[in-house]
Amino acid sequence: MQFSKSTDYAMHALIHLAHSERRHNVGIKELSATLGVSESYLSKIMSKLRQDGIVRAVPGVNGGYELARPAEQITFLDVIQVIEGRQQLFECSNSNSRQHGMLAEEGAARPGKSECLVEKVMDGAERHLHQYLRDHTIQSVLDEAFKRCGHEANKK
Amino acid sequence: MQFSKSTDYAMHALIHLAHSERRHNVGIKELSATLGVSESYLSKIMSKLRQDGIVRAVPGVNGGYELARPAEQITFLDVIQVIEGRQQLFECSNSNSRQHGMLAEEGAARPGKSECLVEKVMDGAERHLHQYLRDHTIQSVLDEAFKRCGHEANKK
DNA sequence: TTTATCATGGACATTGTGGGTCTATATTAA
DNA sequence: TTAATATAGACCCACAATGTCCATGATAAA
Repeated sequence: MQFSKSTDYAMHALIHLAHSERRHNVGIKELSATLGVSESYLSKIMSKLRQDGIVRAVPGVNGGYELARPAEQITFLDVIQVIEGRQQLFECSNSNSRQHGMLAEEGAARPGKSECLVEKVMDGAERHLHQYLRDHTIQSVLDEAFKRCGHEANKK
Repeated sequence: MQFSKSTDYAMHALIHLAHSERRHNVGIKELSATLGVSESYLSKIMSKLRQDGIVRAVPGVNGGYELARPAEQITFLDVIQVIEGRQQLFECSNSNSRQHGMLAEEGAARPGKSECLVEKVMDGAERHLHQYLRDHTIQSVLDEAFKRCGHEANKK
């Protein structure tokens, strides 16, 4: 259970875009050189981000990528869901086994779907995780970086 | 990014053990039949749980598995870490790229390790997740199941 | 002591997916 | 028109998840 490298690449690419916002569109060459990832692979990731409306892309000379909306409106959750997909973290593969019957045995005779209690806990965990990831944005990382720089400067 | 089926199996196996605690040791046959998973595969999972001190196993006639400690002392996190491993959820593969230099560029000249700010956020997320998973135990699932049964009974 | 019952560990097969490259094609600015 | 750029698709490889099978070892009951 780990986040993929693609998520890592996507996050850093977006941070770079946010940081170069004012200047110009950022081409795949520049991104690739900055992150140390091949152009081929990185462009796959950027395409995904475009398809989901996180970035815009313009082809042709002086083309490249830019954020499709302000950096404070791009959350960690947004990015992760684009790259990792939106399946739930945990799915009980056990729905019709005897296990769930066991857990509800005295309750009996209820015809409706019996929900898996393990899944219920895990879904709770996932909701918490999502909330945390919604509270952190590309912009919040930039702010943190600037704050750190300022701190460094003050110390000097 | 999903939890493996093995984690699912492990959770349900432990719940079954907790539920049958008073009676006798539970053999792999019974577990296998209850969960609908092959004995071969399930025994691999049970071995892992034993190696990490979650369950005890006794071979021989009338042998089988039992919880190695009370169900309220076996957390979701315990089980997940046994099955999924203990690597962190997110690792920045980018430590010496130009990206991190960029983020600290005005701060400059600090020789020490520059921590990845993306990783920092993700580590925070992981800590939250872990805390949630520590707060839920095998016993808490059983309690929930019993509560549900009682509720059903009252309605009748 | 023997034997039936149980768990363990290793070897192996299969499949899917993450991670990655390469090439052809479409689009745009100069 | 041409050079620069993104896009889409065809491939590739390595590795992990999932699973089976078999030999071995430990144990209690007979």
